Amino acid sequence: MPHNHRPSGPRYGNRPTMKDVAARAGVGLKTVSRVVNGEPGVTPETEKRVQEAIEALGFRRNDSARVLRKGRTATVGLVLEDLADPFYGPLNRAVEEVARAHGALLINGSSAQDPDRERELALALCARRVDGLIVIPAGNDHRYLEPEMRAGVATVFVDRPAGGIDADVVLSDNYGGARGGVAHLVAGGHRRVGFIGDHPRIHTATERLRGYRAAMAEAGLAVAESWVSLGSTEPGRVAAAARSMLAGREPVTAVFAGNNRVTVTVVRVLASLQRPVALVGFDDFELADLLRPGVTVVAQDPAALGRVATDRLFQRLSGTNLPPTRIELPTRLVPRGSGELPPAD
Amino acid sequence: MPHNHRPSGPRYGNRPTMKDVAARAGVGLKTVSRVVNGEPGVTPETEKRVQEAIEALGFRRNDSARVLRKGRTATVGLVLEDLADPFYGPLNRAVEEVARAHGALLINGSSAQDPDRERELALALCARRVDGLIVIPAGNDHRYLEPEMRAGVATVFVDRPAGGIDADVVLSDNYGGARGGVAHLVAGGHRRVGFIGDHPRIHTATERLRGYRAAMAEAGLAVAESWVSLGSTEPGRVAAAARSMLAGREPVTAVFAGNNRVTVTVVRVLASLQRPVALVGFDDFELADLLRPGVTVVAQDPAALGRVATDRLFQRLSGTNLPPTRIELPTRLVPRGSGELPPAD
DNA sequence: CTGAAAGCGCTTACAG
DNA sequence: CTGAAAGCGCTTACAG
Repeated sequence: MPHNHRPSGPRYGNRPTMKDVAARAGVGLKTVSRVVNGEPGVTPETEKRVQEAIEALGFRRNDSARVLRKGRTATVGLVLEDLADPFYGPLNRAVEEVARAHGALLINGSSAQDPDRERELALALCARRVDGLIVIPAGNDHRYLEPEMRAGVATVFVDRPAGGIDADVVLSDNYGGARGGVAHLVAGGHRRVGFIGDHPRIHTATERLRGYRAAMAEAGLAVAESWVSLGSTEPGRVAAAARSMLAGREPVTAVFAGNNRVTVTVVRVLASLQRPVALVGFDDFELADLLRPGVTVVAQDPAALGRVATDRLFQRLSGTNLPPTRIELPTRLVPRGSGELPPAD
Repeated sequence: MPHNHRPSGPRYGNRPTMKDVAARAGVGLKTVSRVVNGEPGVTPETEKRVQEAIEALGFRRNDSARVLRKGRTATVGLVLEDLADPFYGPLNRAVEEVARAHGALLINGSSAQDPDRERELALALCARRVDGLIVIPAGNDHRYLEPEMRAGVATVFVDRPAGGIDADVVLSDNYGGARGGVAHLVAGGHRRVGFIGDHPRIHTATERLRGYRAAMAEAGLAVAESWVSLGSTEPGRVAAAARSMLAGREPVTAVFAGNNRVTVTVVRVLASLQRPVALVGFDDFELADLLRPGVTVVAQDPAALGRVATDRLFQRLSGTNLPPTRIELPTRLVPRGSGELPPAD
């Protein structure tokens, strides 16, 4: 004997379902489904009756149920560092636009640079069965995503490669960009150039440092270790590092800033100085051209990173079975004044 | 006779389900459910068997199915103007953090200031059955959301009130902020103050204009209509408007900029000028203090807007049945130099 | 402590 | 052109 059940769950507020629409229109469930989905094979007359019932009841298809049956959620997940960071705004928007072109919505969230939070968020997105996942890594070990990827979650990493697994990655030419930026300072006559960058566990930080060292070496310039400082991008830390390499017996005459947060802090420090110090920063930022002097930067294209990564994601979703690829986008040196200041020697 | 069906759908790649885990562990479906959800009433021994099966199969609960049965998706939808606009970054992040504290994920998207796209996106989110919706209006008519709200979608508007319906709204004191900013310029000796704002169909634009007019009137100053310009925030339009009111027989000696995009363009125009012109902008922005002169602004707190709105949303979701409320957050005048320049007369 | 049955709201695969 | 049945992968409401 079946139990004498009665519907009890919240039923999403108290929404009408296709069943309700069918009852009101006096048709079968499948006919409602046809009308709702614009499938052919319904008399104009029947369709009208169904449409009226839909209007009268305020029916809206529950995509959450649809998804369960169809097996694809038409949703893309994006894990980035911080939704509030202006660097990720254009990337975020680019991912949205490509997803939208494919009829997909975007669920995103911040890792806050915390590997555990990255993992937690990425796995929550997998539990929601996003079709694809775009991850800007906070951690260095992404083996936790292996089962998900094997189960069919298309995954593309952006800005930094995945750790411990082989996966698509889209990033900027960090090494080449930094090398070019430092070479630009050297070409301007600087022989003592400082480098202030992000924490060494972050891939982009070490790549840019590598570019710095390469440019110095190629110019036959020695690097005093007091000119190099990696660590948190917290303003206090960066300001102290800048002041330290600008003081002493062999002060730097130019600074290469490893990312936009560092650059901004260095600009503040330099503004408080007597002598002019040259500056080139990695990453462009709004108003860089309005400062005096304008800030010379090695610009990435964050929107392109997002666009290329999401294109790749949908390629994977459509069944392309290429080996994991590393796509590197070029950077661009934008001279605006600060990088063209001569050494104050 | 039942049809001889065979599972055929994509089954989310080829993921194991609770049924698979149950079979492997030799237990019932419900026992797996208990273990997965940490419910009591399972022998340590049984639990271990289930855990092993979970590991072996790489099982991850399908929250998408769970949601269908539970009736709540633990998802919040956010419709804003542009994910790439730095103004919305902190708001976006604040919404995320509050949602996260309630165990909910965030689906967001850009309206691109297009009312149709706002509607399309908001309704797509409703179809996904987000528990709540936060909308920064692009359009002026939100009656399309009435059935959804009646059906139980908690909805809070931010930055601008909803059109045509009665709903919660959280916004800044646009009128008071603008009035205070203009009064500040007047107190500095200015008698001819210009106003450049966003399109008049945008609520914040007209409110700020109202504040401007009030401050001028209170100072007994007449407003020449050539000093007022509302329209797109596209740089070309704004620059032309600025140049126009700075030329002529009765040029303004100060400009009040209606939002951050306008402010930035005005700064560029003023930088190309011979004489100093005072400027106060609505909205704070990064590096405003680093420009010369620093840019005086009427600052909103975008993160607070997001936080207060999302708190309200979850209050609604927990059953509070208060009438729709308008919550107005104060603004703050931040003097940095540009607003303290005396008239060049 | 454990599990079989029914159901969440749709779509799929059929049959008429 | 139309619709009844089964099923997507879970949870609910029971019974043992």
